[in-house]
Amino acid sequence: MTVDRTQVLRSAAALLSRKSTATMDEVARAAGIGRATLHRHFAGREALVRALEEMGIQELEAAIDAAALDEGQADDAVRRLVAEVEPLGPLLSFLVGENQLFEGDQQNEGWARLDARVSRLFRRGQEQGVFRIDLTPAWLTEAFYGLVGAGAWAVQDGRLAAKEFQYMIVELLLGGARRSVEK
Amino acid sequence: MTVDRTQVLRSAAALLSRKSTATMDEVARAAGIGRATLHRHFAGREALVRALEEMGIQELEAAIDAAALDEGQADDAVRRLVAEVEPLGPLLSFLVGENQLFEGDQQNEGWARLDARVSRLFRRGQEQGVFRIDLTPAWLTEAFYGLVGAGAWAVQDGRLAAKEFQYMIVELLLGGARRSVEK
DNA sequence: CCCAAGTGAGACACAAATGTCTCACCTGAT
DNA sequence: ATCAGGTGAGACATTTGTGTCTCACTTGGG
Repeated sequence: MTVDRTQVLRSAAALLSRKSTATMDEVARAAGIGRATLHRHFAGREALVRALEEMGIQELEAAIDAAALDEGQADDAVRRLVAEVEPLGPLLSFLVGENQLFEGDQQNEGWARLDARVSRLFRRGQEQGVFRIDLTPAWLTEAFYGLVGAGAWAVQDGRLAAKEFQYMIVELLLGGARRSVEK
Repeated sequence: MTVDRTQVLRSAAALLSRKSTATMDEVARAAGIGRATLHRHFAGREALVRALEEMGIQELEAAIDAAALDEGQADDAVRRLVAEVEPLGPLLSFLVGENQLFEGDQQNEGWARLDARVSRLFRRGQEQGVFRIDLTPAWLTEAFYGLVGAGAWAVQDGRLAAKEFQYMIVELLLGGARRSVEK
């Protein structure tokens, strides 16, 4: 009976990531609830987006925690991170796309902290000699988000099997397309 | 005096890729023209987006032609493709993000053709033994778009120098982050 | 069985964006 | 200098989305 707030947010993210101009009514329909009910839980579109950001930050934070980025080989940590991040795919692909000038200091701070943690992982990998040093940690972080977003979309549109998500992303991110041998 | 249609479309793409809910008025301001003038050139928001898609398809087609994907080593062709595609970054990052259910058969067909050409390049690379065969051409194509989008975005926000765009994308796409040695 | 909480559907007023029009202005060509 | 084409600014009606409210219905607990 009672609406599952999290489930509403997830379906909203899935819809908005593909059609960011979707109406509140469309968001409600996509969640299988009425517009009035959607409004009871989120004061307006802005509040909805805020809630999505908040949830995204929290869940990504949790995923990063679970991945234990500071432990073991950096590449193994990346594998764990991608695995943990998979369920957040649609949400993250929406949030990265919705960069709209972060005026909110609060959210901005949250993202900065997450970026720093991911970035630190790549830097650690470089210091360990596991990752190349000609690709900056900042860029690897961007690329990580980009690939996760691309993967989430591809899964959503049926162009990629969900169970391949992790493998495809990790392998491309770590090893690249080239078959090779040596560099 | 006369408005440069292409320049308007480019600035619109740059704005809309970051704030997809931007008003027609905001789009006009971003292009440095009046709302009425914007309206004289594009009947409405839908027409504007259509025009963006059309331009994106045409320019990507041209970029693919210029890159001569069928010639030489597949990895060199990828390098050429990324180089040609660089100026289209913001436009492409908008278009991939605005996946909104392609009802238009016309546009859909255009994208399918482009996807096929890029995909064919990756398949050729696999057949040449240059690319890994465990990453599907379809996924490599998705990843290509994703990385170009991420790169365009990072450049736009000043997190990546424009002159590094090509190198960072190509190197990650082809070689991956791992420092490596052998696989 | 009854009640309370939560919900969907719809009505409604309000706010915002859109599409159209007019008019004064500027600019480049004649 | 004049003129025609194109433009920016603003006014305006229309459309669209938003936010609020009511009411009947369903569901789960007492």
